[in-house]
Amino acid sequence: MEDKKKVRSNCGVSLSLDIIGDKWSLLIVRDLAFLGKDTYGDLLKMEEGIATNVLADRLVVLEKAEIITKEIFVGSKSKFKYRLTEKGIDLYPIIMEIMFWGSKYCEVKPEQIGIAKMTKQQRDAFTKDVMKKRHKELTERS
Amino acid sequence: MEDKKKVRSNCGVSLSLDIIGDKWSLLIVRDLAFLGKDTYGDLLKMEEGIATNVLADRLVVLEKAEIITKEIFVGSKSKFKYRLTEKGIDLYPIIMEIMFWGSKYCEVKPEQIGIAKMTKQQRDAFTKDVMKKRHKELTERS
DNA sequence: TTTATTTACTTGCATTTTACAAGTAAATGC
DNA sequence: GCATTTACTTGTAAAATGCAAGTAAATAAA
Repeated sequence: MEDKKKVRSNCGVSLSLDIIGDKWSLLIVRDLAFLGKDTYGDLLKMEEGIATNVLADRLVVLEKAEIITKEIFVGSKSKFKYRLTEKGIDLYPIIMEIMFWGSKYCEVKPEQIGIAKMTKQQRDAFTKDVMKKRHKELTERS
Repeated sequence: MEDKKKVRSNCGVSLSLDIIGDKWSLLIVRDLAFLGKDTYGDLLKMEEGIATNVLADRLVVLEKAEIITKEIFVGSKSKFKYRLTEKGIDLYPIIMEIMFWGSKYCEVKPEQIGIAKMTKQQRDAFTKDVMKKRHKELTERS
């Protein structure tokens, strides 16, 4: 994995996709943001089955981009805890919109079908709530 | 380019990223959605410089996914017009959220800096407006 | 205290995707 | 009738991803 910080343009969409525009990054953020996962092992077990080297690689990229932080578990020397930064938590609205689009146009699992029927207000409220929770965790620990 | 319809899971985020989770698809949609582009040549000239074979490949994928349509220009046999479907127009809120995140955390070009300062209401209104315009075009032609 | 297991990776290699340069073929413009 | 436009295709190199196996330190179990 080389350090290649080449930027395609200065458009916000392009700059963002330079970082998160791949098939895995947002799934990692999804699992951290609302599936309660926070270790390498947890993330490795995500239902989509990410390859171990790809996960390792992505975690380094996301950490360098300051989307996640890596810290040692208290009382343990062999466990690390990955957590979203504020920048990472702010990716949540993107994920929510993607999830909404998916639930509208793709054959999603039963639990997610309902999302397509949510009103914009409901979705916004849900998004706000998740972000608030993660943000609270973030400020409480330091 | 092979037909590989393998799906990683039935999560809406994952299913969506199976289609649009790459560095180019959403930039193509961006250019179609609000830069007024509609031909292969136009898209090829996008500021990020997409490779010609990648563009050709992505257009096929997006057409198969029913995100865009391809039609012949009236009065011309050598020009094609690419346009967003409703499913494609519905990607706009995702792009808008990505643009917002980018304008907040990346070094975007001067014209986009202001986006980071927009209130949620303003962004929602803008998004709604762009979608309304595209949707109007879509219904007017048929 | 030795042994097994957990945790977080790395390494090597095959496959796929993307990048870059060049070429093609039909339609149009001059 | 010849150059140009338009929309690609082809070939090849480089990068990203997928898969299987291996490693090394820390912890738990016997």
